[in-house]
Amino acid sequence: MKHPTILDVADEAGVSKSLVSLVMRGSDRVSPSSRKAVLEAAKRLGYRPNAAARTMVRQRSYVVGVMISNLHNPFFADVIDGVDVAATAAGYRAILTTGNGVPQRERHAIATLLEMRVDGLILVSPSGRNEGAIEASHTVPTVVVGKATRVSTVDSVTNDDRRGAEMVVDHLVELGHRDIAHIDGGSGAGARPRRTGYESAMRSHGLASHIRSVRGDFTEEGGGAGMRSLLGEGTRPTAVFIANDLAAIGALAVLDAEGLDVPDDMSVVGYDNITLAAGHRLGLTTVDQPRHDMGRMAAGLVLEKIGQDRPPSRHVVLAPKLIARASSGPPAVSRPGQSP
Amino acid sequence: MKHPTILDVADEAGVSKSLVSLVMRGSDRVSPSSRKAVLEAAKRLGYRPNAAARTMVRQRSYVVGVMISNLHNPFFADVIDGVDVAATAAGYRAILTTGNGVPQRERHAIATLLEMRVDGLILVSPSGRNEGAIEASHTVPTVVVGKATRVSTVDSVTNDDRRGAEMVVDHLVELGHRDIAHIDGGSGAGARPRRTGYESAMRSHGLASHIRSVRGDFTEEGGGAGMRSLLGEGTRPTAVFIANDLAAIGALAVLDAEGLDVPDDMSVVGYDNITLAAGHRLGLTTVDQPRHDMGRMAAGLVLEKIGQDRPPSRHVVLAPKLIARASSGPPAVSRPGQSP
DNA sequence: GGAGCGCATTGGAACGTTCCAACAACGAAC
DNA sequence: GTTCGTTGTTGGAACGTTCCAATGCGCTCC
Repeated sequence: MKHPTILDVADEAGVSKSLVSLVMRGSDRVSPSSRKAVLEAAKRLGYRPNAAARTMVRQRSYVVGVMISNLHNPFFADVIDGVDVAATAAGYRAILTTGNGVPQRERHAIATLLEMRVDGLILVSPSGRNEGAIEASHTVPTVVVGKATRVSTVDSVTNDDRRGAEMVVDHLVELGHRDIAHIDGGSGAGARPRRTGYESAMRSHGLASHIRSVRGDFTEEGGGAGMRSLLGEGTRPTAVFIANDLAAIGALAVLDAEGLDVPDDMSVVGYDNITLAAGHRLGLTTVDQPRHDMGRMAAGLVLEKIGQDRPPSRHVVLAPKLIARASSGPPAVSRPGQSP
Repeated sequence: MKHPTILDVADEAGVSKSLVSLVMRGSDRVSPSSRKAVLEAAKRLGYRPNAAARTMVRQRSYVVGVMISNLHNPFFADVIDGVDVAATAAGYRAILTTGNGVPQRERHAIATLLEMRVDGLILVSPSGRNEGAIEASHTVPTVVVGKATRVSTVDSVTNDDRRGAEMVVDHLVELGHRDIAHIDGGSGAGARPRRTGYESAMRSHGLASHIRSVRGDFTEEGGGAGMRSLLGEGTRPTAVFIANDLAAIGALAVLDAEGLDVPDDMSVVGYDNITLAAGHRLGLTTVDQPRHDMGRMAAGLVLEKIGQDRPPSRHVVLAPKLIARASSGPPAVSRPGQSP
């Protein structure tokens, strides 16, 4: 139950600790016979290098830390996968912590990573204000994914949420909708620009008076609750743009329970293009973000900065892409007094 | 960009490093004035304790490591949440790594945690054989979640997969089905007992000749592929039990694309009761596992073992629960020559 | 007024690595 | 036959903490 150290291996193999260290790091300045002896001794003892000790002396951990706000959103799985692939390719390892969308727990999750002296930090859709990222960025290269930041010490990788939201509204207007509501993402990452995009697109289509946002969040429950409050108040919109797919799925369940048809009674559009949105019995119209690439790019940005002194911050903004599926269609009844 | 150490803080506050250490650990044997001076100095310098150094000298990291086979399955998010809650409550922190269902990457993910000297290891649905767990368990308390193990050095927390599968078959038989197929979970954790349970229940209902298993896995794609191959071969079963909900959702999408109605043309039952299964437009009949509790218990088992010498291994098996929803119903046409 | 006590504070050792300068052994070169 | 270089190997220092035994100091008590 006790871990053997490099010294135990050295004794067992009858060489010095330094030589064991060389072998373990794959040096080629070691004679074949010593190498063999060391490797066999290590195997016999079940030796495993101690990362803490290595981190101390090398002043580098070769680990990138990833804080994911919410593991329940399958959107993040692909981002993480991208990070993992890029980090591994560069000889780094990735470890994750999660704060479950609770700002205070997210801070704790970030602190854990920083105390472990990760060489780079990736924050995936952190909720709340940006202090966590800013503070972290003073000691370690930091990149935020999924949430725009203007901070000069923090990198970011996002899609153009505002533009994506506009595309959704354009799409719905093109289908003939005017009464388009929005269930927002609360304080979630990217929720703000999506709402702003919705509002500005509505205005530019001359639909300012139809702007209607209700509060939601990035979860199924949030989407369901948002839909319920939308249905509770006055006239029912003919279409609704929901801040992300997970919430849209929650909202769809509510519509179904109410016996309303999609898209005939209401068109529904989400955001993220999670695979479940495509697989969902009725395909969900949504906006695609290149998740895997976002993860890869985030890792790339962070790794590039490691060891640099005062690197400039970079902000990558990717283009969103509308994916039209069956959940959006023309409104069932066109209103009287309207051009065809 | 360079991290201040406890010595920097000591200089800044005009005290010794030992005193700074005491303050940082919240000792009460420190005078209020020194405490204040130290805390202020630490804040000024942006001091953050170095976990690697602490781990070295304490010979304990106060971290539990969690390896998740596949982040795409929302099932795991709740397990992790349970782990996180229990670990935090006990003064530990949880960090995660993932192997994305690829055995070799899973081994790497486990190695990363072991090198970091986690005090406990939780493997969530590891795929492949159990060597990873067994090897790890020699140096650190290890528990496997979601996959039964007989190994005497490894704890496990599972639900009774076999029993759950039997309940599914019982349910379908009760509805009047005889031609019940199974799309399995391939080499995924728990796939084997679920298939065994399906087969044994079929036999005990006198339906041995109707046993039909096709290969799938625990992903949407796997479920979809399984369903396609099922539809491709001969007579269509009236019901199908799919190894998990994610795969079931993939299968439902295929059925939908083929224009087949659920449950009229085919009843579909999954496993796991992920929230998306409930929210899915058509509620999915499934088997519930107490995910959050499983995570909590796993953390509990591991934490209890820390510091013990040769603790006995424990295997917790929880009872599954059938959740009947709209995706299962009586077969549309009862066969000729059958009792009503 | 000296002994004894309790309390706040301190320096040194230890944890398991990596890095570096130094060393032994040996053959090549003049 | 001394010098030089190369190759393989080595011990000590350092990394940032915690722990422990020891220290100094002010009080109480007789």
